Amino acid sequence: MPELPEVQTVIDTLAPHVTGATIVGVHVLRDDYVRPPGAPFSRHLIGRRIMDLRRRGKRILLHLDDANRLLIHLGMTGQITVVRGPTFPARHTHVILILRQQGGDPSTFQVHFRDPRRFGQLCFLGPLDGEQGLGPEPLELTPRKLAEIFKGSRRAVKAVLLDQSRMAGLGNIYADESLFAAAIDPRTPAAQLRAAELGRLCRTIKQVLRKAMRLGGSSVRDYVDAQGAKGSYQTLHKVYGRAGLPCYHCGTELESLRLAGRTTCFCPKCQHRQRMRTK
DNA sequence: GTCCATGTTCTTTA
DNA sequence: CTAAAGAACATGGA
Repeated sequence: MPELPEVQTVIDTLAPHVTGATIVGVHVLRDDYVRPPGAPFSRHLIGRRIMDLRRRGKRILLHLDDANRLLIHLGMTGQITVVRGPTFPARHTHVILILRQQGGDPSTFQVHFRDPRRFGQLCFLGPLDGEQGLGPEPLELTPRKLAEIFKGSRRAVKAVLLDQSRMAGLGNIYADESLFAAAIDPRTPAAQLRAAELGRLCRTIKQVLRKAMRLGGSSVRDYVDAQGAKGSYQTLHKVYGRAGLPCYHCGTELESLRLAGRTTCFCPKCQHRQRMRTK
């Protein structure tokens, strides 16, 4: 569920509630969903105050007042929701934080981490633990950076866009949508893209992500933000999930194929690969 | 029962 | 050696 726009939306809707709050309780309902597993995880968090929330790629980083951090991966189906009042946790809720805001309201509230498929994880990071191995942020892209990312790669451009070590934040939805908007065939070997195409792709990646963030992300299945609200960018998808339907631009039937293990939807006409330059 | 799913990582194959 | 493909993880929905 979470690509960059969804992760950023979760942060934006969560931050007003938890920033400045103190963690007064931690319920780990499933030991192997947290790192380190079980009780040691809770001990690290109890009593800490949440200072800041940040995003790096698809990851959420919760900065604590002791310079340690809590790293949150939402995996494929992770949800973080703010819950007030007595509420029985929904099925597949693995961790609950009990929080209290400083000052005013002395009552506690809860943050529930739910993840049916359990591809996500909550990981406590000490000061020496960095998140290395992530490529640059898509929103800070330049055509030059994109050329560097693609340099020497004969892999399909779509596969490179999904590779978090090359660029951190795009997933299957936004890779397909960005490539369509840039009129680039997803199978094109990355290093073969010409300057004009790099320029277009750089622009469409940022446009697509920004628009998706404005609309609160894509709720294709069960994605919701921290207040339980769905996003609406799915209504603007041009190709994702539309194989077999007519292209909005030219009417041609959209096709799907498998790239990097993921279903890839594209318009064979709008995204027709240019004839290779003769060398 | 079958296939597919917004992700990542490890293993196998070429 | 590198890169690409495949499998694995776990659950639910069509």
